[in-house]
Amino acid sequence: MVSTDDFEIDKVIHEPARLKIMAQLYVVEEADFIFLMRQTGLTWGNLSSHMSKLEDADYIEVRKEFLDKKPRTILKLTSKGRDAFKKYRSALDQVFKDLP
Amino acid sequence: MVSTDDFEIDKVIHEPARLKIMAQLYVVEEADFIFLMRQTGLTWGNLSSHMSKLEDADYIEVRKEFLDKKPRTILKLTSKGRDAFKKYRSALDQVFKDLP
DNA sequence: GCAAAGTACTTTGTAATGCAAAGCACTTTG
DNA sequence: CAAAGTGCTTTGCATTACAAAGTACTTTGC
Repeated sequence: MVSTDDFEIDKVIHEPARLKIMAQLYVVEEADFIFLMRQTGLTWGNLSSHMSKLEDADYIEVRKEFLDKKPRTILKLTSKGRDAFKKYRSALDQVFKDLP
Repeated sequence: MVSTDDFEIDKVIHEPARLKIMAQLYVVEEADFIFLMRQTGLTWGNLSSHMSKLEDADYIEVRKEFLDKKPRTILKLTSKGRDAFKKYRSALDQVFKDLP
């Protein structure tokens, strides 16, 4: 049976910037803003807005704390985010599955 | 060594609609407009505009011929398109590579 | 035999991103 | 104590994706 809905690509994760963020968080469990900036190569503004999108989707949890009087923002995948990432991954696998 | 530029995601291919088109063409070599519409679930307009984008990028070749007096549009991957698809695929593999 | 319906698209408009630059609320340093 | 630095958030613009309308035919019904 052939259906076009076999692979539904999650647009929230699909954006390269957010994909990188999600992939990072998927391995390290928790990461701060600065670390993610370095890993993803994003600017302040970009990371901040993508962060908001991921937060709106409940894919990440954002915790703000002070370290030495400086603000520090820590990101963490939610279980929903973790599931969505897995699902996204297998959706992509579907696309590539039968290719030589 | 860690670099953020290890995986450059090709935006032309990255769009789900176009990814599906490219994946289809990657296996069947040639396909007509109607067939692709069914396979991808896209509307006339969507398929047409994505087709133009892929053509602008030289990723596909579009041939128009008449069959029983009806117009028929046939799409085919160029070698550039084929290479780009392979590259895109390995770029994505990079993202997922080290994940559990 | 001619109008209405169908086929095979292309073009146009609009609403939703993504990115960078500017702004904000601090703290630290000379 | 003013100027510079840190850690972000918000704003604005330029791109884009999708759908709806438009185009150029051919086929079918009356």
